Amino acid sequence: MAASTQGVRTRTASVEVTDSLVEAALAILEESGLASLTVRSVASRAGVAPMGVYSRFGSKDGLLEALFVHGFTGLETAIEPQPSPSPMNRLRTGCMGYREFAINNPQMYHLMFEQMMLLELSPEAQDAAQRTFTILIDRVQEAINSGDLAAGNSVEVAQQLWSAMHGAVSLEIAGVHFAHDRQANYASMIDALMIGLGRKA
Amino acid sequence: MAASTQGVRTRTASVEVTDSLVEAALAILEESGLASLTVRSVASRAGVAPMGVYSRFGSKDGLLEALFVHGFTGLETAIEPQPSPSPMNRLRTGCMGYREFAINNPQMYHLMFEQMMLLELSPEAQDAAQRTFTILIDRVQEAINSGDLAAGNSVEVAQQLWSAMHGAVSLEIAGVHFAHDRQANYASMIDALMIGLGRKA
DNA sequence: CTCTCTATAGAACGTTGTTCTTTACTTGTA
DNA sequence: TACAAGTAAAGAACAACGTTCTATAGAGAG
Repeated sequence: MAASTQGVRTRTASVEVTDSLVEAALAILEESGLASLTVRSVASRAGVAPMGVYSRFGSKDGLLEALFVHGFTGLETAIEPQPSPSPMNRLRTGCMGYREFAINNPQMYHLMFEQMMLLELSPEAQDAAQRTFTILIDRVQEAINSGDLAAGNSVEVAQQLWSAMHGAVSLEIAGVHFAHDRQANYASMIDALMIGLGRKA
Repeated sequence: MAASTQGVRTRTASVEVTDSLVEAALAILEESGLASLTVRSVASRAGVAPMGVYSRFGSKDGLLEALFVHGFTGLETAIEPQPSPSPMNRLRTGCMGYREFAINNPQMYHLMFEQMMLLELSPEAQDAAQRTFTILIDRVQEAINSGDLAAGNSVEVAQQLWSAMHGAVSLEIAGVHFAHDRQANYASMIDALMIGLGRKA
């Protein structure tokens, strides 16, 4: 900041620069939104020159990908509830956790799925997303094994559940919601879908 | 184009400029995606100066809002099937039409819901979106009246249906789909939700 | 202490959305 | 038909963006 007196360049540590850039980006994202997340603003907040972003992440997209991974790590823990005697209850709790994460981190949630849409992600980033989806598949498989859900392909059922959850929170974040109690309406949707999926063929 | 000889400015008609700007924007959106949709590229394709966009639409966002309305008009016709003896069949056909529109116009669909997320829309644009949602509500109410869906608030049920549809096509457009037959998996989700919503309380 | 090399700070470049200025065209009036 | 006045568009210009370039500050080896 005030360390640069006329023409005298100061040099920043180096070890924690990567982390501080990510932290600065997270703070700006939450406080001011994706539009304010510029290379200059992030670098400035982290106390380094814009070039630092390119040394560490290659490009702005590289930085966004780091945020993407960070976000999916958070989502992963949000949908992974404590083990429960009832597989169905555990699955349902995970679904509610999904919504909570999205509502509590709307900017991050938006960024995560915007990245999925626009960028072709690195294998590392794809893994992070895949890992989250795998958890959902496992919970579905448990519910199928216990007989609470009808026998079927757990991947396809998980995809349907994810679709419903993603659509609901996306519309809610976008401000497109016409139900009085949004959380209750979300729960009703999940329940209805579970009931329909529980029907034996 | 070649009408401008050194320093001689030609002036474009005026009446059809607004329409030609929208058409140029739609063409660029479909051909090259949202990232290529710049004020300069649209104006250039329409054969006018960038200033034309600001005279007609006020800003780039104004132009995007015109595309938004255009998109929802298309979605509206896509989800409004022929009258059918069975309200349930009519509702289901509309849901399939929703996916078809999104899959056939992925860039437009993305733009529509991106606008909803980022901009505060004009009353006219809000009306266009509201009109589409109202159609869905009407179909749900018909199915409730016929007894195919359980008695309940048609707005809340429509919101749940819309959530599931939006999430499914959003993930599919984003390339996040793990089902073999995507259309069949979409239909299965709709059916499961319908079954769950059909259960009497 | 000196030399070399790496990594960074700050300037610079092309493109974006937007605004400004100049000018060509239209229009209302004799 | 001639002319004055107003309007709207063309093209240059501006701020901010992502990115790249360049010169240099600082660390480490001898």
